[in-house]
Amino acid sequence: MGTPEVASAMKKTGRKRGLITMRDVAQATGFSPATVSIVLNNAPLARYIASTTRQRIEETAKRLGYRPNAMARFLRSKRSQSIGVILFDVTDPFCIPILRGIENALYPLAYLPIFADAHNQRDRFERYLEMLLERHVDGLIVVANWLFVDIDVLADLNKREIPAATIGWELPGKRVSSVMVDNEAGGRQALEHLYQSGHRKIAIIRGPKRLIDTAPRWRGIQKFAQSVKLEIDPALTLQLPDLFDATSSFEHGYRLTEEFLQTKKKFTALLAFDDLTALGAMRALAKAGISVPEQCSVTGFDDVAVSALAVPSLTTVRQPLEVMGSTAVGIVMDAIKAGQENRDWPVVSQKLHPELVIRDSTHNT
Amino acid sequence: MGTPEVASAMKKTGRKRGLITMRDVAQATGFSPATVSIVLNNAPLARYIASTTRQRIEETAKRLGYRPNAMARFLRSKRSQSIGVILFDVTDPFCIPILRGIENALYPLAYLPIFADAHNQRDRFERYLEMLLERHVDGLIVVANWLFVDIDVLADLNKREIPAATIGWELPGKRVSSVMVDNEAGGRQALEHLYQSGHRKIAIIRGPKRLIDTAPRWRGIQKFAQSVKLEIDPALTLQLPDLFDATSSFEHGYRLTEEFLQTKKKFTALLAFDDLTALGAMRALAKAGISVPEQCSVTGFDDVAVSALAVPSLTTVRQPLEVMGSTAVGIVMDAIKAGQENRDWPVVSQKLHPELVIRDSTHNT
DNA sequence: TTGTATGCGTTATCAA
DNA sequence: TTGATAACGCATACAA
Repeated sequence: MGTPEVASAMKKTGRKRGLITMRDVAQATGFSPATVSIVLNNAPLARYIASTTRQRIEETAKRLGYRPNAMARFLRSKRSQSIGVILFDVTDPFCIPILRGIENALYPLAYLPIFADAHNQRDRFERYLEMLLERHVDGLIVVANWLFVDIDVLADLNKREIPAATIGWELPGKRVSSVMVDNEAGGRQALEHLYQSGHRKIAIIRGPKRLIDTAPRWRGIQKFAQSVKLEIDPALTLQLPDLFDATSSFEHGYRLTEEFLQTKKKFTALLAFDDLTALGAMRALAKAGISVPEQCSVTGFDDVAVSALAVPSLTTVRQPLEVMGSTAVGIVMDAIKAGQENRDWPVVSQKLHPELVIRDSTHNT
Repeated sequence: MGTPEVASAMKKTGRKRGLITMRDVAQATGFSPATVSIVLNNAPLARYIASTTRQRIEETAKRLGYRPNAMARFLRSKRSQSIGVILFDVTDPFCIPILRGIENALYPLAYLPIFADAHNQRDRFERYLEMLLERHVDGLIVVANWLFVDIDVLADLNKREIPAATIGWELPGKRVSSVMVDNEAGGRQALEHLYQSGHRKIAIIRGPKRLIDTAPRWRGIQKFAQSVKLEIDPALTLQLPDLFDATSSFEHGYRLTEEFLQTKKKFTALLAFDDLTALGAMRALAKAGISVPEQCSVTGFDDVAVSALAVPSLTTVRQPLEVMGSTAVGIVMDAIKAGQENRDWPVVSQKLHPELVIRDSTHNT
């Protein structure tokens, strides 16, 4: 029934098939495009439109299969209803819950994320940033965890063009909003758990020097150790190297644990910088015939999805990754609203609390 | 130096800060917007532009910080340089390498993926589909693995509006392009590996009935069994239920393995429907004090990222997930080109070969 | 070699 | 209660 009319509507304007515009609806109903617009958007003026008119238009729009053209709308309104999301590496399990949190917070707002994955490469990050700016995304969320991106550009952006927020990383000087976990508290929680389980000889794998999380986690560890007069043996402390890709920490967790074992120093627990490091450590321990947790407890950090599936499941310090994603969305959306109302928006730095998740990889000594 | 000029350029047109348009560049150089457009896009006519002019324009554009407005360009050209990507669930590790593959293939084409996550919900899928259509994405890639989405809409779309491809799922009747792994070959490979390792008592966890992969994998298993006269004990065959979310197969792998153990039937190997099922099985075996692979070999399917990290690492049938993503991009891009040239585009069904990856969870008996 | 004019589909302002 | 018109920023056909 509808099809012939659609065809004729399209013929009249000579447009490519499948593209019904407001004008087509206007012609089909006999009203003007302006009226159609008002009705279909339920604009304020719609109050004054005769209800018969309204019905005619709505019904016709549906019958013709009219679909608003977001491009045109965006051009007019200067809002793209899109948020650019740049991840340092999708392949890193850390990113996934964050991405989910972002998407989930955007959904009810009818915003869509435009997805960019930097592959841990600086030039790729910059290229994507440029592409997103050309698309005039309304806001920007950057999930970063490594340093070699000089994200100073973001600070500028945030001040003069579009609202931005970073997750898992922050710019010195509070010039861009950020969402982070309280790393110091987390470091403390991990060590405290091991200590309270009776461990005194604890091997520690620290994070890579240049990673922003490394120092505060270590500080949390040291502070707790001091507070209970626990001695941290330097010979049982190693540091991950500064190389990055999604599984490098697994491999290095494995290697560093082998190093620990070679020293013949006794330890009854191992505190790893993050979950993948911990899993690597667990493999090395298994290979050496050391059972976890009976002979050695292991803790991680992040509570990445795999940690719950490992055998034994991993005790870890949970980052509220999904919440971090949605929090960033909240910050950016507030800023967008401010921008629309021509107000300045604040730089906000959220620090969320980590949570100790006790599973099967730790054990009383 | 540049800033005051920027300010004045903006003042003249009264536009909001940070938005330099072609007209601004035109005014600043004294040329017309058309010339500016031709130069900055390196359009065919750029050949005829005086090189001094060209330089002036390019230099000025840079100095003013001109950035093309993709919205406007898209509206004009009717191409959004975007691909809609709908995943059934980002949280499922299966999706991640596919997403990476899609993004990676799109990057050199200056296309950007618009990200949608259906959360395994049909209404969410439909809503996202509608949003993507309104944005006039040039193409659509749907990563689906479950049935409750009646993706017949896709067939229509593909024929009349935008090129589409599915990954990991296919519509009956070849009405939409799809990229799949050869499940039958994969099922065969898994069983063949166990058989050749000497296993004869093999427990099997089949996939959920409604999942499209289930039947062909099972067929591959049966055919191989017949070919070597291996008897498959029905008492050692269980099926995953039809409930879906990212970790349900892990849990059910665990439970079904416990069921196997309760029957007291002996088996020296377990062939699981997918990797998460296998990991669940491994946990159940560990809990029962059965060591993998010494007392029981285990195989998975997919080669999801965690499988390499598990202890012991999992032998599995690898789906070339990243390649599947890039293949889908290839199909869709070809169709887009065809559409632009007003040709019809074919429906293509790619079936990629799985690859057996032997790790530590299997062992000769 | 460059400029003018027009239109992509919407929406907002103003007029009727 | 509705319609005419202009403009968003860009790219093209055509004119000069």
